[in-house]
Amino acid sequence: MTTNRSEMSRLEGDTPAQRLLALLEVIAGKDQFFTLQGMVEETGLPKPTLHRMLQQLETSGMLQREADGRHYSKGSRLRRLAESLLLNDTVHGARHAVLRKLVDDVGESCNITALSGGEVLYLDRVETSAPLRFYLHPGSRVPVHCSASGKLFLAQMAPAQRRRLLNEMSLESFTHNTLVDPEALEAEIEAVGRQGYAFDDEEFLPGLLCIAVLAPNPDGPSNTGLAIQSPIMRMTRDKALECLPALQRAAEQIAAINREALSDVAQAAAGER
Amino acid sequence: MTTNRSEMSRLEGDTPAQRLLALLEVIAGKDQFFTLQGMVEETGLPKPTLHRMLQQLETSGMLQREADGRHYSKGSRLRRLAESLLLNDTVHGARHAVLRKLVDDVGESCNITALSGGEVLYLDRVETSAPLRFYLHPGSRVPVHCSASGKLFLAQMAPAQRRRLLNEMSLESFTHNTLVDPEALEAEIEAVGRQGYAFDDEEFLPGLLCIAVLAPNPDGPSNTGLAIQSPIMRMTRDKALECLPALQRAAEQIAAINREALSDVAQAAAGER
DNA sequence: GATCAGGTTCCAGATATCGGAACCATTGGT
DNA sequence: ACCAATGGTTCCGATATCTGGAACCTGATC
Repeated sequence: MTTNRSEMSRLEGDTPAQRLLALLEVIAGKDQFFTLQGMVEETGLPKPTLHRMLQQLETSGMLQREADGRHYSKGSRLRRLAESLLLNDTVHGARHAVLRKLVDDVGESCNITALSGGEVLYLDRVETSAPLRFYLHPGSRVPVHCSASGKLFLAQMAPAQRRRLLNEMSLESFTHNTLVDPEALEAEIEAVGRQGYAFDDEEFLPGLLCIAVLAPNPDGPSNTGLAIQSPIMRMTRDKALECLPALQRAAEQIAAINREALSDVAQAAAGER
Repeated sequence: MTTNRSEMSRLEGDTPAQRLLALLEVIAGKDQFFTLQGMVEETGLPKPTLHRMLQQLETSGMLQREADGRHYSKGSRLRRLAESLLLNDTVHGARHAVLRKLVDDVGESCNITALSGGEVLYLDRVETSAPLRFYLHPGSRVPVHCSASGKLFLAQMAPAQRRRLLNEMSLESFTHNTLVDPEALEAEIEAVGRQGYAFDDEEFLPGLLCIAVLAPNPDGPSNTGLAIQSPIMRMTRDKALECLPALQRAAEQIAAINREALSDVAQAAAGER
């Protein structure tokens, strides 16, 4: 069980900071003490590198070492960080509640998306309780041209911007329904922009039908999409359209949450001294 | 009052990695969207530096930006990190020992909880040996409005925060005791805040009575709840109140551990062996 | 006291950061 | 339409950090 790094562990990023974060994630998953050597095997990083990183984390109080000097565990500062992170996230909490309610109403899995780096990013997701479902977890990404919310994001862009983005990316085909012809896509986007909602009719995953809207933002483009996703076994375009009102209602609620969270007044007094 | 960094913000470290961590801590405390400029003022770091850092966090999926491009918020990866951190920090430590001792003292199942995404997350749990008991495992979640520790978390929030959370969250009714009326809940929360402890009197599960306190945190709000849960067969409010001193003592010990008071840790660990 | 499995230190190159200054892009005011 | 002003973004040379192979400790074990 030596260091077969080549394929066993691509767990790192490409800048020191990102590598550090990746390391933190590995550490976060550890329930018990861990050692330098263990980390070397798990991450594939060279020993001195890892040693330095752990040392930094230790002197920051993020980690602590046992008396024997070779076992690390999470430090109090790290815990505090995690607690603070979760404690101050009412925006997410409120959005999540809306999402849950929507799932309850329509009986299918739903998710909140954003445009990030030219791709659609899943921010949050609530699964339906129905047994048959697709598994797509928060944090994963999907191309814009073959997702319902992606097309909405595209539709609200300035034409030049959109063209620039689409030029960069090849319109990869995932299913026989994927729109790979630029003109067909442009026409679809135009229609989507007019309607205010968009479908993804098995354009990304076979058997998956989605309908999406944006959380309306009167002051400009929106970066919050809301989508229903379900297997075609249970869903058709027509049935999806019946869910549209509920979807739009939820989108409006999320927009309200976003609007409120924009008030810039710092209430950061918590961490004063 | 521009960047008077010299004394206003010593919030940074002396190596890039440590500065990044410090930045994360500032971000963790933000409950709403924040901007580059805001961070500049708060941390005293130069704008380009901060810009680069935020950019890295964004491309890592730790943060994300709104459509206007100037408002950041916490990303799903960051949330996952925080949850993973807390969820996997239970078994080995002295906290577990404290929990076990408490269960021993009061004879009922106890658990440690945290707020996450507007819900109460069970971090750790020790079961009583009594044959009749409820089954609730670590990692599961419960709504805030009908759990003892949830009400405590709500009580320590800033009013705006609480409102944001409760507004969108339908106060689902689980039993005839669940507080579904916003005003009744608000009154209860006010009382809970005053008392420093909270009941859940069959508000979530029929037949289940809980009493909870928070692990006190002098520097701000706490994200660690400690609760006793027992079937009403064996428990009443009055009997629960008799356990309150033991509960508070345990909470104080856990706070001490969180604070990294090694002497107490040693003590707690001693009772463990 | 030889061996070994870690942990630690060295150090020269490769790389990322740093931050002042200049550059854009949107406001908002007149 | 024009001109600030505010805030985000990009440049880039100087600098500090990171990198990781190799050598060096250290305490266990036989």
